[in-house]
Amino acid sequence: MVDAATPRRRVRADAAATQALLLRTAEKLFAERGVHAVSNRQIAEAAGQGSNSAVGYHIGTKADLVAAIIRTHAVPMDLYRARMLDGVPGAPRARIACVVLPLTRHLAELGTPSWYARCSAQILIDPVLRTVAVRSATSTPAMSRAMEVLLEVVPPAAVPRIEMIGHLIVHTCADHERDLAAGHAAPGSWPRTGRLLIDAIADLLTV
Amino acid sequence: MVDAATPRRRVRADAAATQALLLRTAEKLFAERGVHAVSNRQIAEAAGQGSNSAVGYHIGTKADLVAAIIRTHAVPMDLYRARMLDGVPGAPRARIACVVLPLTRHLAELGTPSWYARCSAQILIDPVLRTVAVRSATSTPAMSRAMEVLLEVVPPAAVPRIEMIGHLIVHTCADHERDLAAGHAAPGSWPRTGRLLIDAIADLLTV
DNA sequence: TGGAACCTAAGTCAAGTGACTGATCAACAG
DNA sequence: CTGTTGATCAGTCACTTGACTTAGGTTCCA
Repeated sequence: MVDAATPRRRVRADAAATQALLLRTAEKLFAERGVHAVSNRQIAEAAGQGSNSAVGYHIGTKADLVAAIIRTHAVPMDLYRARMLDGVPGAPRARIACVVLPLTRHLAELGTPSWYARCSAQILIDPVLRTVAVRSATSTPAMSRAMEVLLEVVPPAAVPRIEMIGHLIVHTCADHERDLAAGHAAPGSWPRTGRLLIDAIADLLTV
Repeated sequence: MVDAATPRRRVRADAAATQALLLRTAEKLFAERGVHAVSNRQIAEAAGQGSNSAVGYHIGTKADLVAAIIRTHAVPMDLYRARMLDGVPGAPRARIACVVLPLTRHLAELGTPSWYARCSAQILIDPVLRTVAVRSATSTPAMSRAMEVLLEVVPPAAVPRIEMIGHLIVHTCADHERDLAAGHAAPGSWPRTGRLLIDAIADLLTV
């Protein structure tokens, strides 16, 4: 039996690197062609893997792949979100910012072109993958805390609009990412998109 | 040569009915499983067609199929939209209504369950199909006139938010359609969704 | 140094897919 | 009545896909 406390470092590192490469490649292809329009073979091939079953070996099914992509990005966003939530002031805009800025900031850090916004927009639309994604992303501790904190300052009349802000954020970011990739938007404009979203959501939730 | 003015009525009628059946079946399967997750064979089979190439014969490729679905629904919506635009008052809400209500009313007329809202949401997200759909729907005469008329009453500061309202409408309707299909929303609640959207967009566009 | 554990390559296989083909059948014009 | 046209059926074919198997090569502990 292998001692779990002393893992093979080098091998494990190579495997982790290959897995990360496959995830990045998949994300790119998903954003460009659509999640279901890309096969695991195409991902492996685009990632320069000789084997046609590299995705199956390192990750698993397409649902596992999607969950892994979502989780990868959720980790740094949640860290930032948790930091923002500590001692967040009572102003609605500050609480809305805890929902919006972790995403726009993360997308800015990914550089141009990025694919995560378009990729996640597609995943959240898919009838079967949306459940996988929601489980991996929306239900993180920081995200549910952020929604809880936000709800405290939303007037009852605006509660039916809560469902709208998710769509607003995800698809506005996907649009902006597409514009950036096509050269139709200026580099470094993610903060502006973040402010645009915060302003819009603030006007939407304060009836 | 066949006289084009005296077509075979019965045969043509049967073909049109089959085509409509295929379109309805495709719409349902697309909404339930995702556009790319459904093959033309599955559509033909679900529509009770003996041939595996019924879709290819009656409609064409998947892009043609999507365009046909969009066009089918765009016709009645555009008729209603054009009627609403005639003598529309200057109030922003009335002009917003010309964008929102033709869709919610059309969805109400489709009955429960309907699939068009979820289907079009998926189509508009797909990187390749979105261009097909936008050409078939957004660029209808009544729709471009409605957007033109709406822009007249949108303050310059709110112009960057124009892009948001499309996402808001499409995905809110898709959500509501899903809720209706799952029994989580009351039948006959489309008008309420329409009002909810008009109110939200009005608050969004009047800064 | 030897051997176990693991990553990668390469090939195989059944199932499913789009495109194509010819056969069958009903409707209609001449 | 008869030949043509068009809708439907049924089958074929090359290709892709996910899953599986086998072999080769590298790392690292004992």
